[in-house]
Amino acid sequence: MVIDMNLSIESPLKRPDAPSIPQPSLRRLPQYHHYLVDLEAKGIGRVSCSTIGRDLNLVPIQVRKDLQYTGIIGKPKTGYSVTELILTIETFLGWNNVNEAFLVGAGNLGTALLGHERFSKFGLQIVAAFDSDPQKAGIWIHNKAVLPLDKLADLAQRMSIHLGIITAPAENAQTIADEMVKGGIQAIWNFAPVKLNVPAHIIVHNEDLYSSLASLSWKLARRFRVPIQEREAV
Amino acid sequence: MVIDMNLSIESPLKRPDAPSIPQPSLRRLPQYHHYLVDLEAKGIGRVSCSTIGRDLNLVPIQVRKDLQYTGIIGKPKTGYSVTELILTIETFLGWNNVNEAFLVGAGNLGTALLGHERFSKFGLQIVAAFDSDPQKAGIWIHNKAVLPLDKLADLAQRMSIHLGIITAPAENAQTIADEMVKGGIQAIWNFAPVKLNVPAHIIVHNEDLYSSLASLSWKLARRFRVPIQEREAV
DNA sequence: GTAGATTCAGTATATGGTTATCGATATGAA
DNA sequence: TTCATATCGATAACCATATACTGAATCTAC
Repeated sequence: MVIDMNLSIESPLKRPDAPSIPQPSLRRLPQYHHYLVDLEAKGIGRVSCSTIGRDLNLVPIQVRKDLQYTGIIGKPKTGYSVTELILTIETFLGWNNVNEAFLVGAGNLGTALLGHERFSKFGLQIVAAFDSDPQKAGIWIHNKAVLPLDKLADLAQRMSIHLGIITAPAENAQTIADEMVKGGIQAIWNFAPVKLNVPAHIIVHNEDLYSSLASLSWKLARRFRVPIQEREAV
Repeated sequence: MVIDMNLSIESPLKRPDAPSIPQPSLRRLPQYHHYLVDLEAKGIGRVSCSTIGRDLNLVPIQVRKDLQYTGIIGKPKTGYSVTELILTIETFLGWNNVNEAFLVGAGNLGTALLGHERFSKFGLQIVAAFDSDPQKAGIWIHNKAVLPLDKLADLAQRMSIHLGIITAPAENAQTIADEMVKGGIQAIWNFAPVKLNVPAHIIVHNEDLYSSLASLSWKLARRFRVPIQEREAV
C-alpha cells in the first residue's frame, strides 16, 4: 500500500499508508541528529527541547512533538539523554541497518553521489553504478564499477538490493525504473524530474531540483517585482 | 520580511510573507511545465485539467487550483492554451528573467551543478564558482572559473549577483553565507545540511539530501519491520 | 437552434500539521 | 523538607492545504 509519498508532488488520490509521523517531522529528524552528534562530541550529556529549539531556530513545542514520534522518553526538568536520543533517531530512521543501493546514471550528479562517502553514516551504501551508455560501462567512478544497464535486474535480484537511485536524464528514467522493478527493487530515489510509473507497492521518492528552483526563483522574482513588505493575493 | 521558507524545515516562529501561493502548489508547477513543454512539442494546442491530472497522477481539482494561482484563465469545455500556459508559468516563476548566480564549493556536487546546462532553461545562470581551498582556485570546471572565496563579496557586489549556491561541506557553510551576505546576495540555495544564520531579509532555501534520505530510509525500514498493510500509530 | 456534456471559477468543507494550553513530575534552592 | 521552576506529555485549538460542491460558460451533436 505504500507508494510514492513525495511530500509535495504526491497525488492525493492514492493515499499511502497513513504515516505514523508527519512528513515534515520526518524531514526534520536528520537536522536534530546532526545537531545532537555535535553536542555529544562536545561532551554534553543531556539536552532539552527548549535548548534544541533555540539553537536550531524552531519552537520548542515543535521539537518536542517531533521527538515524541520517535518514541523517546524524556525527563521533566532535565530533558533527554543526548546519546539515547541519537540512537533512538538512528533506529527510528533505520540508519542502523545498511541499505545497499544501485545507482543508475553515471553523469555529473551520479558521480557526485557516488563520491559522497558520508552516506554510509546514514545507512546508505551504493554498491554499484549502471549506465545505459555502453561507453561508460567498464569504467570505475570513485571505486565503484559502472556496469551496463541490462545487467541491473539480474544483479539486483541476486544481491537482494532493495534500493535504486536514478540520476539519469528524464528521458531514460522510466525505462530504468522498469528495470529496477523487474529486479525486485522496493524503493527508488528519483532525481529525474519526471513522475515514474511503477506498481503501487514500490516506494518512490522524487528529489526534484527544479521544484526547489521554482520555489526559490519565484521568491526572488517576487522580491524584485513587488515592493518589500507588500503582500496580497494575486 | 521574506526569509527562509524551506518547506519542511522552517521555523514556524518567523512566518514569512504569507505567500500568495501554497508552497506545495509552487513546487508542482515545474512538473506541469515539463509536461506542457512535452505536449507542445507534440503539437497539442489545448489541454484540460482532467487530462493533465490523468497523465500526472493528480486529481483534476488540484491541478486547476494550482494553475489558478498563476493567473491563467481557461475556457470551459476546452481547457487552457498550452503555449499560453507554459508562458504564464514561466513568467510566474520568474524563469523569463535570468538569475545570475555564484556557486561556492567546487566539490562533487558543485561540479555536477556547474555542468548542468539545463538550468539555463529555468533562468538560472551560474557565472562563476568559488572555493575556499586555494588549490582549487584558478582551475576551470565546465567552462567556469573557480575563484578564491575571498573574492566573492566584492565580485558579487560589482556584478550585482543576487543568488548564491552553497555546495560546500557543512563546516564551511556559515562562513560562506556570511560572505554572500556581505556581497549583497539576496537568496541562498543551500545544499549543506546546516541551518544558516543570516539576516531576516535573505531568502534561504535548504536542499537537504539527508532529509530526503531520512524519509526514504524510514519508509524502507518500516516496510521490512512491519508486515505490509499494517499501519498503526507508534 | 437547442439539449447535453464537459470544464472552468468560486466557495465551502475536511484533513493534516502546527501551535497553544494544561497538568504532572523531577530538580535545585531555601 | 518544602517551594519554585523548568520541562515533559497529552489534549485541544488553530491554520494551511486538499478536496468537494455549485453554478456559469462553452462546445458538440442532433
